[in-house]
Amino acid sequence: MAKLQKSIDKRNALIKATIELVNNNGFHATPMSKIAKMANVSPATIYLYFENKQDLVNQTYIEVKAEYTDYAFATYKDTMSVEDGFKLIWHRIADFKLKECENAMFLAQCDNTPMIDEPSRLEGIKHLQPLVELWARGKTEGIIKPISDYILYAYSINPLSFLMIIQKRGDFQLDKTHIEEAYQSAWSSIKVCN
Amino acid sequence: MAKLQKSIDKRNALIKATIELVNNNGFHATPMSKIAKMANVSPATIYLYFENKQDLVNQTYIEVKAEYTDYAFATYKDTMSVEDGFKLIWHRIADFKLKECENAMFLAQCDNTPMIDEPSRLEGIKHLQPLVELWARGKTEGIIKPISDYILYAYSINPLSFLMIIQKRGDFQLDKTHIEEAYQSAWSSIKVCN
Amino acid sequence: MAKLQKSIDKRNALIKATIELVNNNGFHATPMSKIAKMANVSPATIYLYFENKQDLVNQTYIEVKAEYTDYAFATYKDTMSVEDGFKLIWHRIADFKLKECENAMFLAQCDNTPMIDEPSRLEGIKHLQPLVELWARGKTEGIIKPISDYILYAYSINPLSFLMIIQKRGDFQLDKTHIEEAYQSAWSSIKVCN
Amino acid sequence: MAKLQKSIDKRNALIKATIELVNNNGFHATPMSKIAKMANVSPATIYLYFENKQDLVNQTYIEVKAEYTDYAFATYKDTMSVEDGFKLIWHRIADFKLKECENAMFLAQCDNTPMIDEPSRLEGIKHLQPLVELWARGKTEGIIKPISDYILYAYSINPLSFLMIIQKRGDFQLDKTHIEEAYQSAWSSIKVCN
DNA sequence: GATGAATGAGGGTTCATTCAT
DNA sequence: TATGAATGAACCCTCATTCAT
Repeated sequence: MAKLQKSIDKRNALIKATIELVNNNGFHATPMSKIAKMANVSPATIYLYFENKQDLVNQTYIEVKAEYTDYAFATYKDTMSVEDGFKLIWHRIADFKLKECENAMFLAQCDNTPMIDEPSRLEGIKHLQPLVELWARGKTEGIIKPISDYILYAYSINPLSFLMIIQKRGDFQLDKTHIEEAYQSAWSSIKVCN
Repeated sequence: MAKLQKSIDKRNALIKATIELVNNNGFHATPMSKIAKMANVSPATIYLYFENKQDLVNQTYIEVKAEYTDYAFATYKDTMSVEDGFKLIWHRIADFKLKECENAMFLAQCDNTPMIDEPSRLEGIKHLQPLVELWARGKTEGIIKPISDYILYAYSINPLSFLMIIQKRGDFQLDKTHIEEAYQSAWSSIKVCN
Repeated sequence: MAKLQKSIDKRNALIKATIELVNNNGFHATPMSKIAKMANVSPATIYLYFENKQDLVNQTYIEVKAEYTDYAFATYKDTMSVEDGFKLIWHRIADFKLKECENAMFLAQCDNTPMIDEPSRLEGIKHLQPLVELWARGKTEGIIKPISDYILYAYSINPLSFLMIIQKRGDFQLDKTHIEEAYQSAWSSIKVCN
Repeated sequence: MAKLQKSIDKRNALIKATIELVNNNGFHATPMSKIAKMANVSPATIYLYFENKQDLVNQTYIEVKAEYTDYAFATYKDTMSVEDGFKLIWHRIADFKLKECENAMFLAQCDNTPMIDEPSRLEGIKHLQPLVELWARGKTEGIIKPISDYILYAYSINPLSFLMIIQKRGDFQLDKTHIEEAYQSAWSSIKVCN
């Protein structure tokens, strides 16, 4: 029990170190030795938990992605109205991206570079299903524009990644009003105009 | 003269090779030797044109960014109406991102990773001035939402980067209709609702 | 008792695994962890039975060498005539080398590389005493050439190692006729010509 | 010219270092760094001349093997009688094995371990053709025993490897008389008895 | 200006061995 | 006795950069 816990702790420490270092330096500029040092283990120990560097990053990605989507949909129920549902999910996502900054940055970097291998990327995508279903419902009800999910995503969800990045970089600080403005823009871009 | 041209050719070949290789492999997985080989030059020759690898990428970034903004604003005139001006600029940007795919991908990768150093990034940003001025005019005229330029950018321009990436990745192919839908979303997200 | 047997079993399993793995990969390409796995033991357990990797291989060598010479001389009696005695021993050796292929290969690899340390090598050699004595008798009786035992060994016994290796490698398959031809060559090379 | 020569010198130094170190320590116990140091180059330089460690050893093997067979057959002419031809080749081989000790040891180690890859081994074998042809002629003329070349080789040529190894190890020193005795044994083992 | 050979520093990974349990 | 987790040292190899030509 104590032993198992220690193992889990080490694995978590490694994942945490990976996120922080990759965020600051990028995948290839992050040596295994530094990850090990930050996680307070020997470099060789990493290989007890992960097959190699690629596997370490893949697993980190999948884990963080799951955390992200779990958070996003935690309080959502498909009995909600389309607008209420979207509002809820959107705000949860915004919350995650702006508060769990490290994790969200990591996901953004993974999604924008050839860092993660294809299987892991696909693994990460399928978690967004509830949002896709909500949109489908919204299209049927004539509330959401009848256009590709990719475009809906690009305009309603993805901008949060950009805002997170510039906030992380220190260029811009989002307060509650900004969030509300952003939500209005997101909703405007996908809702059917009356 | 012929000599100067040969020099320029080499520099261009190096920049082109850098873009292609960094797009496909990322910054750190792109060795100078490969860049040299693809540009048909000796590795040592790179150092006649650039100080080091970081400088090569920085300069490439600045150059491509300039090309991008030049294209974006080439036909824009500040005598246009706000809506016409935005429509024009947006479509030029869309054009560039979806047709000059390699260049746009490179910019996206630079903007989403700690690959470019701060001074070069700032250098790249300032070219967007005309758009910022257009938005300022739009806000005065009550046509554009009175919110931060960062949010305006996040919702009206940045989504194109996302669409470009997934198109490059082969997940989605944008035709003219999609572009029009995207534009409607972009415009909806920043225009003042009547 | 049962406990002692279990210990012996483990030791034997380790020795067997060592032989097989070293045969196929060589000494340095055989990790202790693989030996442990093949013997169904923990890596740490090896160190209960052997001091270190070198000791494991040394002991394996000595053990297999003893098995080899035991087999070679099992039915030999020094009352036999020189020719009968040599014929018997030679065929026993041939038998061992061609049938107990794994063991013989292991010995050959040890004898041809700097894998075994000197003391163990000497330990292994002294078991050939009966053959040396037979030759001494043969020389006295004028049946065996009066030349160095090293040369006698090189021409009458060592060739079997070569034949074993190429058979193991699949280049050549020895049947009964080949064995007889080989024996004739061996005997011709050391007997005094009439 | 001077440059080319320097390249060749380096390559030769690397091959020489490889032979010496592999002889003394075996393939896997010979680090590239030591080879580099002995050849007075940086470890990285090795990779300008060889693809990797395996390639370095393969090429060394092929080169030494060629040297060996070149020497063996240098003065042989197929107009010689079978016995004269064999005597000549045998003595040339003996010469090489006992005087070019380092090279011969290296070949022996390569031939007795899974150190060289299959293609290189085959490359090395084909050089023995003249000896095979001599034996064919000898069989036709009824001078050489009508048995497999593998057995002829095992008894007439291979014993020299054994004698070389024990001489290298310091156990036994061969003088002219020993060589002559060895030759007699070799010839006795393959010639047809009258 | 242009090069290809050369390299030191460092990266990912493996492995013989140890130690707490 | 037996273990599996842990590790430091070392290995092979790569690469940004330099230098003699």
